[in-house]
Order: sequence, then structure tokens, then C-alpha cells
Amino acid sequence: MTADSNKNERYNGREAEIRWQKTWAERGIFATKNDDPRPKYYVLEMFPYPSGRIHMGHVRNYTMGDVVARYKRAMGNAVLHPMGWDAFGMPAENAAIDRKVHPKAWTYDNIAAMKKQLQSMGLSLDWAREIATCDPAYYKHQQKMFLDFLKAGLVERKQSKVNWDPVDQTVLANEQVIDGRGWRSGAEVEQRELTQWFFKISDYSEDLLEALDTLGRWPDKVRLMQKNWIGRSEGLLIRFMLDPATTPNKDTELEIFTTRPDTLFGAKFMALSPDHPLAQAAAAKNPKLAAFIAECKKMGTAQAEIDTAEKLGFDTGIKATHPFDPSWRLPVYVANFILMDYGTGAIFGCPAHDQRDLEFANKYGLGNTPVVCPPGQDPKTLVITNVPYLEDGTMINSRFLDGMTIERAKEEVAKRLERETRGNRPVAQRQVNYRLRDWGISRQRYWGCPIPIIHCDKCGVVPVPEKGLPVTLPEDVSFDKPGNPLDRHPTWKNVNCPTCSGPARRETDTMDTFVDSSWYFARFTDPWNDKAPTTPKAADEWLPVDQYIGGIEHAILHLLYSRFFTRAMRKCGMVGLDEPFAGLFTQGMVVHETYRAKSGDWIEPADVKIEGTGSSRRATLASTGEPVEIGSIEKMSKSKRNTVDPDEIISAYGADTARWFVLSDSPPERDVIWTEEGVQGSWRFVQRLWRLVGEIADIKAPSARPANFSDEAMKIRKAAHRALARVSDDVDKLRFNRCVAHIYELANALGDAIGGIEKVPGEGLAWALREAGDILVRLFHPMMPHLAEECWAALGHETLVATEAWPQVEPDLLVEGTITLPVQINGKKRAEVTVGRDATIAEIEAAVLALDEVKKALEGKSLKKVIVVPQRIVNVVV
RNA sequence: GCGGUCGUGGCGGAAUUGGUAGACGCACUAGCUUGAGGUGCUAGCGGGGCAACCCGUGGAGGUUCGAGUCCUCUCGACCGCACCA
Repeated sequence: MTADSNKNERYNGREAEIRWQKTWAERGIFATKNDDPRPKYYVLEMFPYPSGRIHMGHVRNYTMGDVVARYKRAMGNAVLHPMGWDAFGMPAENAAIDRKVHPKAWTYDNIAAMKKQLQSMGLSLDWAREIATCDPAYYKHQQKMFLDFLKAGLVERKQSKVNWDPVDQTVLANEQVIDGRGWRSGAEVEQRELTQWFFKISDYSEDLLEALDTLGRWPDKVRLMQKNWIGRSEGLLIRFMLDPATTPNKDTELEIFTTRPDTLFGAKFMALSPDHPLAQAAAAKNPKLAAFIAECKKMGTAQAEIDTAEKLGFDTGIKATHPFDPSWRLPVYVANFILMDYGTGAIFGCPAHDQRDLEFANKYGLGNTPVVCPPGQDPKTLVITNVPYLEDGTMINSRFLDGMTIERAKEEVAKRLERETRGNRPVAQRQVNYRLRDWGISRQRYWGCPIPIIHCDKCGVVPVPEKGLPVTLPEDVSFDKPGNPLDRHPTWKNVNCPTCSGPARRETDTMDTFVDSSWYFARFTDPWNDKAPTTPKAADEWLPVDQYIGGIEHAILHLLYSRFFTRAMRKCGMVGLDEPFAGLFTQGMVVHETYRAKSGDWIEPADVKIEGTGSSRRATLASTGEPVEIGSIEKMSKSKRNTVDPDEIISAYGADTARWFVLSDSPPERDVIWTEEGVQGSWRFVQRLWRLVGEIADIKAPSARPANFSDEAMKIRKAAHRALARVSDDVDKLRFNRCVAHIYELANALGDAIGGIEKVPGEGLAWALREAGDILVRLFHPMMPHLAEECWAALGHETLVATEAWPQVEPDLLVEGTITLPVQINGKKRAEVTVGRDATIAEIEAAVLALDEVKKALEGKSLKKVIVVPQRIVNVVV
């Protein structure tokens, strides 16, 4: 297509996009080879679950990553920008149940469909490194790692209370239980005792916490969420003596954990978890207590009830002795709010300084003694009724602690009890506790990575030997009954024991799919390797991921697991680093208005016709004219039917329009509102750029750079270089909405300049316009790559803009010869003054004082001072 | 309850990090084109006032020559955690 024909023709996005995608693929320009000597840059977007179709959230996520990838490539980096599929998981099994298709067929069909959609977006991905987690070539390494981790002591099998999802019929990790419900099914989670495989993530609690400080390019919000999730607290383990006459068994002491040893003299009771061994022992002799414990357990199953649950307790009759006073006896209760799996499952209660203890003591008439006095308050007037005092203060009613600060008192108690011994052991010791629990990975599902273990009656738990890997999923399975098809399979689980060759059974649980996504970023560094997950060399070449981009919903789950996994892989010598993601960016969602018919049914945007603007905006059903209610703006979801299909947008407007729109307007970390008007605006800009470049292409420019430029030409050159400097800076900082604004500004400036030319421009001007056109096209290339190729060709270049270097800024063009400074009088802008770039403060002051506005303001008043901020502002104070 | 983020035109948002508030886009208004129906161009677009000017970044104070930006209090919206001793 010649430049001449551009002017009156619309840019046909779809036609051009398909053509350029073909060219890129044929030339293989986005394939990345290992051992590239250039500085590396690894940009990764969270890989999708192959649900069948991409949504606008994917478009936004992958466009952002693609902008970074294309920009870094132009900056001279060897860029790794791969894509894969998080392909195991429940929906494939649900499809198998609902539609009688095999999970594997369903998954691979979806992958094929979504790959086509992603390719239509023009993403600069290295498809040669594509992986799918359900591929045995992938999960065989995962099975090997499981066995390596087992050998390294990072995996254990234990019986434990687990979260059981009664709908999905599987176990869930704590992280997958949200408000007491399964994250996927939404069903209320029950507690069950099962034998499960665990990754010992808690071995790394301290390390995972401390290393958060090193993640300077992560959002503070995510680091804080992880910090809270790990939940470190420092405290004291204290052994209380029990009165033998009152104990149900041979226990002579009770160990508790507390973070407030300073409040020991405010103690009014002890409390045990219903699951505590001492509580169990007491219950064996006391049917009423047994009934109370049973009641507690029933309540524990529905976690949502916990919010409103009353503090309930049962006095066991057991008496404990205060560690600082042998004559001081404390009653031992079983209480419903004490958790067995935190600390020791037992506490001492200080009602005056703990909300829960106070509620409990008030209910059972145990009273309270304040031991911390707020600053400035007379201890005699201090009474605690319904609100405990939790702040800092001075110790009172606490014998040898009186007068101390809380900190000092904690230290004093710790010192004294550490020194004291009973049966060769100190009465107390310092301990750090974490909220973080080990990661249970067993799932009673078919479509997941099989756990490579064999159970033998003689030899017990036996790892599958390396030559037995991968343990692949059988394909002949049925989904006509609930539960795990692997367990029901007639032959699959029957094997011979690798150790004794006797009959044995395979483990039929599969791994949590979060395991699959905990190391895929490492696999991309050497996806062809069939011996190991990756090699230390390839991992060293590419890791860490320089820029990771994805949704905030993975702030804890996926990101914490991946951090753990990287440490575990390092321990086993597979990689040489701890932190997989050096930079993390969490992008906002794509949201849209909702529409509802009179019947209450949600209506899709595509079926709605909107008329009017502002408050007179009305919506009707396009087909019938029936009025439609315009609802709130919400995350695009199938249930509210407020989705917009990327395919339809791409075929109507082209991928570049869609890409441009999701980058414009909203800052990338915030939600972006999808509107039809906004998309049309983007489409108009695509057309405008095409016309503008066509006009520039028509200008005959000299081949050599002219020696001199007119003011008009300089103005254009400055505008281009200023835009270049700003866009570069903003892409670096992922501020895509500002890049968009700067590109609009440059296009506006060039449009005005060309509109102002009456006849044939002079050499300098022509050259400046061609230069600006070349810069403009390269600036918008990362965002709208197809249009950029088309424009680049129209400007007469024979190269691909996708392989062009980023333009160089001429720093001289960023500074003006003269500067116009605002002049304030008493802080209000009253005038402007234009001075030379290098004017001294004295010169500026003199120029300001000569201004009429300043003279007028000074009439009858005296000048107090003049503040000159070079390059910024002048303030005259009178 | 605890922790966090954020409040700027009709809307999405800019503001060189304490220095001309409202860049850029959307919507809107007027005019000119185009011509039949998602086109292009020009101008306007925070509020008040004829004007000089005055007011204006949720609200109230404060620090400063100067505050959208910093501090205190307060109101509102959103997010995360939630019996973790």
C-alpha cells in the first residue's frame, strides 16, 4: 500500500493484523534462545486456566506484559516472554460429569481455542516454550520434585484435621477456604480427620517473612498481606503446675503460650481447647464435659458461625498453680474459642487486657484485675467493665513488676521463669509462633498430578522409583459417581511394591493444582529438558522473573507457594535463588455496567441499546424495546452477564483498538471501566494515527539531516523528544495510562503542525516532521504493534518496527532556551516572567520586581522577601 | 474488632513528589464540513461575576513564603484478615 492511498482510506485493522501476525511468526522474531549474551529480561504474566475462552481481564493482563516485553526488546534486552496453561483442575472434571467429555479432551480443546484468541491479540510471545501442566512431560518433573522434597525432609504425611469441601468432595488448603466456604464450590467447609501429604512451608516461616523486606519491587499491599498471613508473634511458653488431686490423669503440669507474660498477675483462669489432651482426659471421666466438647465440635464445622458465636466454657474442676505464687489457684476451663493448632492449645486468661478473656470472665463471673494502667490515670480510678485496656501503660497490682513498662515487665517475667527449673527444665522458654500452617496438597480428584507413592502392607509408604516416573493418569475413567475416579479404577492402583515386590496400591490422591503453578516460571527457562525441571544454568540465566504481572487475588496463595517452592528447589540444588519474582505488579480488573430486565434477569451489554446521556440515559432491550434497568458497575462475570467478548471486539475494531483501550484512562493497578464510547474513542485514534502518518509519509524530506532548524521545526523536534523521554520513563514504571496521554499529546502537536503548513515545507521542517513520525510510530509500537508495523512500512522503512531499537533522546531538546516562571504575590499567581535558562537568582528577582503587577502590589507596602525557586516559581511576599 | 488503600470537573483520571490544580481521554455545547445514519475540522467546557477579581481537590483545624500533596481530628467508600492467646 502506498502512502498516497492512505489518506482517504480507513485503516483496516483486522486485515493488517492477521498479515503482520503471519509475518512475525514466519520470521520467528519472538523466539528466545538460551545463552544470549545480551542483558536478560524475563517478563511473565500469570498463565491462564484453560476455561475455553479468554476474557477482558486476560486482554488487560497480557497487553501490559506485552508492552513491557516489546519495550525491553527495543531497549536491547534478550527478552523471555513465554506462555502456558494451568491445565489441571476441577472444571475439567465438572465438564466431564456434565457433558460426558473426557477432561483431557476438554482441556486440550480449550487450550487450542484460547491459543488462537491470544494469537489474535498480537502478543510477542515465544510459543516454542509453551507448556501445559497436565502434560506428563511437565508433571513428571513435579513428581520427581515431590520425591526430592520428601528426601530433603520437606514433605510429610500426617493425620490432621482438614477442610473438607462436601460439594467438590475434596480437601482444601486453609488458603482455599474463604469465609468458611470452599473457594471454588462456595460450599460450607467441614472439618475431617484424614491422612494427608503436606509440604512443610512452615519450615520457612521466618525466612518467608524476613525476605519480604528484600522485595522492593512488590506492592506494599501484597507484602503486608503475606506478612499478616504468616502471622509471627513472639511470646513465652510457660509450664503451670497442676494440683494432682484435681487432675483426671497423671499430668502434673499444663503448658501454655502467651504473648503477654506481663499480665500474669491479672490471671483469672486457664482455658483449654476442646481438642486438648487434658480436656479429652477430663471428658473421659465427666459425661457432661464430653457433651460440651461434642457441642463445641459441632459448632466448629460451620466457620461462618464463629463470628457471632458466644464464648462458652466448662469448668473441669482442675486447678492450676500460679507460677509466681504457690498459694494462688486458677480454675481450668475448656473453652470453645481456644484453637488446638496454635501455640499449645491452652492459655491463661487475663480478662482486664484481652477482649475474649474479658467476655469469658464476665459470662462466668470470674472478675478482673487491671494490671496495666493507662498513662496519666490514677490506678485507683481504673475500672474495667466491658472494654479491655490494650494499649501501653504502667504495671500495677503486679508485685515486683509494679511501675515497669509492658516491655520491661515481659522481659522480667521471662528472665525469672527461664532461670527457674522444674525437673531439669526451665519453667518457661521464649518462643516464636506463626499463624502459617503446613500446606496440605492431597486432593481426592482425578484431573491433577498423581502423587508418586505406593502403599505396601509390608513396607509401608514407598516412593515410586525414578524409572517408574511419570506416574500417568489412566484415561479410561468414569465420572458417573461422586468421589475420586482413580480410587474406583479397576486396575490402575494395583501395583507391585518396588521394595518387596508384593502386592501394593498406588496413592490415589492427586496434588493441589497450586503445586503445578508453583514452579512453571522456572520450567519456562528450559522447557525442553526431559531430565530435570530446569538446569541450574538455564535458571541462573533467566531467573528471577524481572516483571511478573497478574491479579491481586493471588497475593497470598500462588505467590507464597511459589516463594516456598523456589526455596525448596534451591535446597535440592535445582535453582540458585530464593525469590522467584523480583518485580510484581498486580493489575486491576475490567469492570462494566450491569443491566437488568423487568423480570430480574441480567442482560448482556450486546443486547442493550443505550440512548441519551447523563441523567437522561435510558436503556432498552435492543430486540423488543423493553426498558432495561442500568445497574452498578461491577467486575465482568458470567453470573451478572456483563461481559464483553474479546473476540467480538477484536473482529469489530481490531486488537490494537482493544489493547489501546485497556491501557488508557485508568492507572493499571486500578479497575478500568469498559465502555462502548471509550472503545470507539480508541478506534478513532487508530484511524487518526493512520491518517497522520500518511500525511507525514507524503512529505519529501532531505536524506541528510539539515544543519539548521527553524523555530517551527525545533518546536516539533522538542515535542517529539519530550514525548519520547516521558513515554520511556512511564513504560519503565508501568504507568501505561500516562504513556497513552503523552502519545495523544504528540499526535495532537503533529496534527496541528501539519495543519499549519500551507505549501511545501522547508527542508528543516520536513526533516523534523519525518523524524517525529518515526519517533511517534516507535512510541506506540508496544501498545499497538500491528498499526505500528503498517505505519512503519508506510513511512518507507523496510525493517520490522518490532525489531527496531528504541529511539534515542537528544537531551538538548528537553531544555528550553528561556523559561517562563509563574510569579506569585503572597502565594497567589499574579503574573509570569520569562527569563533565560541560566538566569541567576538575582537576575530573576530583578526581572520580577520590574513587573507592573508586582509594582502595583508593592504600592504603599514594603517588600518582605522574594522567594525564587529556580526552574519552578517565584513568590513575592509583601 | 484489627490492618490497609483511597476521596480532585458531568465521568475516567493528570499534577515533574511541597511550587501555575484539572494534562490526556470520554461525554456535552456551538459552528463549519461530510453526507444520509459509530466521519472530519474549529471553538468552548470546575463554580460565581459585565469586569477587575473571588471561591474551589470529602469536612474542620494546623505547619509553610507556598498544601491536592505534610501533620491532627473527622466523615465516607473500598480491600484484606478475623476467636492466632
